[in-house]
This record gives sequence, C-alpha cells and structure tokens, in this order.
Amino acid sequence: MNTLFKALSHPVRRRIIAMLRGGPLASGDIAAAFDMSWPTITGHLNALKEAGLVSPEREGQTIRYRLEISAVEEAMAFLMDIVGTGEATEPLPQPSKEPRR
Amino acid sequence: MNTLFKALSHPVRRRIIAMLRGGPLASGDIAAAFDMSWPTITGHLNALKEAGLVSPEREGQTIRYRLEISAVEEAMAFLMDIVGTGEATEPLPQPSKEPRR
DNA sequence: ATTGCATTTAGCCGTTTTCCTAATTAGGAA
DNA sequence: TTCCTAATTAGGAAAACGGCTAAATGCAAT
Repeated sequence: MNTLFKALSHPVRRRIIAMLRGGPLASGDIAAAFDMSWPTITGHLNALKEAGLVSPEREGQTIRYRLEISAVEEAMAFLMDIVGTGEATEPLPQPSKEPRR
Repeated sequence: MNTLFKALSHPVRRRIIAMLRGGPLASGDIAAAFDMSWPTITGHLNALKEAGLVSPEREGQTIRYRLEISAVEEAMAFLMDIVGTGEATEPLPQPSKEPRR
C-alpha cells in the first residue's frame, strides 16, 4: 500500500501507467515518449514494478512492461472506502468533540 | 493532481484522512492520535491542505480540519479511468451511487 | 496588558528522491 | 568469438522530504 501510493505520486509514473492501458510496451518505447534519459525511465519502471503496478516480460532483446490492473484496483479500493462508495470496512465514528451551537 | 497523489503517498496522511471520515477533528486531537510531535502533524496537515484534501476551520482557539471528499473523488477518477479503459478480464462488481444506464 | 491554551512557523539535520552520465549486462546475428 | 542493439546498474549532485526542538502567533479570559 505504501509503495503503491508512492509510485502513483509521480507524474511521469502516472503517465507511464496511462500509456500501458492499451497493452504492454517495450522499455525503449516508453523512454522515447519522454524528454528524459533512458536510465531515468528505468528507475521509474522499477518503482512501478516494486509497487506491483507493472510486470516486465522479456521477449528476445526487448523487455515489455504490462500494466497490473489489480494493483490499480487496490489503490481505488482505499479511496472508495474513504468516500463511502464501497462497503465500509469499519464503522464510521461520530463527531464527538464539541456540541454544535 | 500532483500534490494530490503526493499527499496520499504517506501513511500518516492517509491515516489522518481515514480519521476524518466521521467528521472534522481538531488539530490537537489528530496530533494526539500519533506518536509524533505536534509540529510534525501540522506539517502533514499542511500537505493535505495543499492538496485540497482537507480544509481548516477556526473555531475559537481550536482549528478543525474537514475532509474534502471531492479531492478524494478526483484521485479516484484517475484510477477509474485507468481500470475502465484497460483490458477488463473481469467486470468490476461495484454498485455505486452512480445511476446505471 | 498579561496569562494561558491551541496551533503554526522557523530552523536544523539526516534520509530519500530524482535526475544525470558512464559503465555493464543480456540477447541475437554474423 | 565479435559486434550491435536493448536495457539495466553504478555512482553522484541537487533538491525535496520527514522528523525534531524552540520560538512565534492567535484567541479568549482575567
């Protein structure tokens, strides 16, 4: 959960995730879409992998990264619990401090 | 969007958000729930405020923080877009407050 | 104005992040 | 083997982060 939200907290990594919606992409293709060095993108891909958001698959000399939807859903579940759209995992506490006036 | 996900990326800040589901709480009450100094909590509250996730309201000498659900929904919208456009191997069994069409 | 309480700001310090360039690993083809 | 391409790892600098203590601010009551 920790690494998951941390991975989502960087704009480049979110953009990579968005790119992968349509299907797996090679590391080089991803790097080419950004105005940064390839090693920098590799670092971001590692962060995403660490968070379980992507998984690499070797195919010959290229390595393709696939989006892991389940990890995205996990983050979504946390937010849904907050807004109350999902089933509450714990009862909602009542405001206890001060009486209104 | 940037500060939003960054704010969500710290466990203490996520726990503060969870605390505020039941209604606004005073800064001191929030700080008391953690094993950290009060100024540290103030820092986290500022990060949450910056992200639009909470808003402070002065009431006498206490300042109460209210959760801004709309900001949580904004983050959720990003994730829903990812999940929704991706290859859904299985449908999401999530009835929501959205009307079906 | 002074005291007291709630909270924030200021300043400091060690750790982490984020980017770079250079070097290295891995695979396929000649 | 050697060469080329794909991608990662290594190392380092600058900035941001996360925590602390001490000082300042805001508000209410005396």
